[in-house]
Amino acid sequence: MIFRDARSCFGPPRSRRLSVMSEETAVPPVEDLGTLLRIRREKMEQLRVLGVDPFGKRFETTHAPGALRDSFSEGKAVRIAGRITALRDMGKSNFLDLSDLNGRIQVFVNKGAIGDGAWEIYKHLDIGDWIGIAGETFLTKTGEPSVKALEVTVLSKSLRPMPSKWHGIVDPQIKYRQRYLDLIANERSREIFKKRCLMVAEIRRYLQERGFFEVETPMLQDVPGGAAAQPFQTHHNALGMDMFLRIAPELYLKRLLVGGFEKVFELNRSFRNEGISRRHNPEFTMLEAYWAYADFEKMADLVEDLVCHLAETFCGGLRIEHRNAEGEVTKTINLSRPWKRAPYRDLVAAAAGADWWTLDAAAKRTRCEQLGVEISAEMEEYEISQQVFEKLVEEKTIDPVFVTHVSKELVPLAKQNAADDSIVDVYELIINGAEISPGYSELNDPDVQRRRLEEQAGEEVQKIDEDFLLALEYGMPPAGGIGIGIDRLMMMLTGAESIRDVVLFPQLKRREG
RNA sequence: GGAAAGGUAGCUCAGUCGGUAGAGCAGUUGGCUUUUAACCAAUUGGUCCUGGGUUCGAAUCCCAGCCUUUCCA
Repeated sequence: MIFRDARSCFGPPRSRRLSVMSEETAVPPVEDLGTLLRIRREKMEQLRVLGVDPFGKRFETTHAPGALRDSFSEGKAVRIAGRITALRDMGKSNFLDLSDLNGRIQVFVNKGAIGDGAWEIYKHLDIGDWIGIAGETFLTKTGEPSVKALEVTVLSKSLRPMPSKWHGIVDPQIKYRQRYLDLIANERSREIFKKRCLMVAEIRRYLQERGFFEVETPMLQDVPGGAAAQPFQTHHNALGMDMFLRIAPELYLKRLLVGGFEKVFELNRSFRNEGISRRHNPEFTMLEAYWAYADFEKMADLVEDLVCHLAETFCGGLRIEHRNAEGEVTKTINLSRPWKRAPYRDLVAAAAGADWWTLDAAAKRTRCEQLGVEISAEMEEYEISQQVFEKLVEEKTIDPVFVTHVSKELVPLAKQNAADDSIVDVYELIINGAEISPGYSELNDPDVQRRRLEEQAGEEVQKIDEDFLLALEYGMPPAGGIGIGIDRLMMMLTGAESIRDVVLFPQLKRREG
């Protein structure tokens, strides 16, 4: 009975689906297509005439193309599958490159070896088609590891031409709107996204190994909390209520601390309805982890260890080199431990003058003018300092720095410092000029938490998550918490200049027409 | 939201002073049974982002719009 409504998973009701399918299967009139497309469709039809299904079926393999080339030995019977990425036609002998995500291997196709019937089918293949090869490994006279084809199986006909074989795809519109073409054409993109998959899996494994439970909390929320950001609004029809996509999972993860989950994490999407830039995508991936009885310094140790572990495992060490299109090193990030830890106020004072924190608001404004830091008239005093921090400290920080003890106004969910209640026990980890990870000693006093949220919310009282405050009244253990911006971490570790280069399908404007 | 740069063949890009729309690769045809950016010969392919305007004539100059990138907010 669980699957009673499963039909909804597969799309609209049946009658409508049929009409949709008939539209999908309708072949566009050939004369409306360009020559390149028409010729490929004709080859597809000719394959059918020869009794071959151009879209294939299950094919058992013994090896993968890239792996076979990496650990090659002669005289082995193999079955491999992949996409044709290059074709060198010598008449009755052809050489083609068969590729997978990890590499390529050369296939030698000879008319005499596969027979006239198979050769006739083979002649209808193009770069971009998926094929299976049964054959035997050998070295050519130039020493190239190769597979001599004995059987060729058509797995899928490609009806459109592939991108340039050595320039790849550079048009950002194609790169981002048709990521599959970017992945086909650009090895660098393949490597970045493979690395991202492996690193995300390793982050999960790392935390699970240390006793953290991965949980899933609501992305559809009644009150969007846990951060200061504009949410996406939506509506639940059956409940007749407006809802929001979460801007952070924090308040739900803390409910789990109340419920007795002492080590939890969530690694998934949050959504912020704000500007799109080199560093911002409206949906982004964040890790949040909470550890009962820990504090922000213990969390800093954890993050430092985790990031170094990822760098050593996947980036060849703790020196991360960023390169430009020409392959020249433009920046080197040194992750050597221990990472610097310094109070926010010391760093601001070092950048803006030792007397910064003794200045009044007017004097701070004057100093900003002298330092070339732009500020607006309506900024509060703590916001002026924050602006100085962002422009003169954050943007100039390449190697990791844990910035500790920021002003309490900036972080309403963190515990105030025991000795100075104007600051909070937190860190902001800065690497590569960007905030990678915040960490707190979590505020667990329900009354203080209410005041701090009310101060932040101002008149917008409806923004306060009463159910979260109720949960705190039942008792939340003291805990350390972290967030890690996974996309920005990936940029730092892979050398990507834009978040769009580490997000498979970044948000772009809808193309009209 | 503001500023700058860009949009030309399937891909990567030229296009001079406003005067017939170009190259490489891909494709097609022919040749070639060990090539690997294969090679040789021939050849097809264009909404020059869109819409106005100036002009005898616009890819090119002007205006508006769309999309992208970068910087700023």
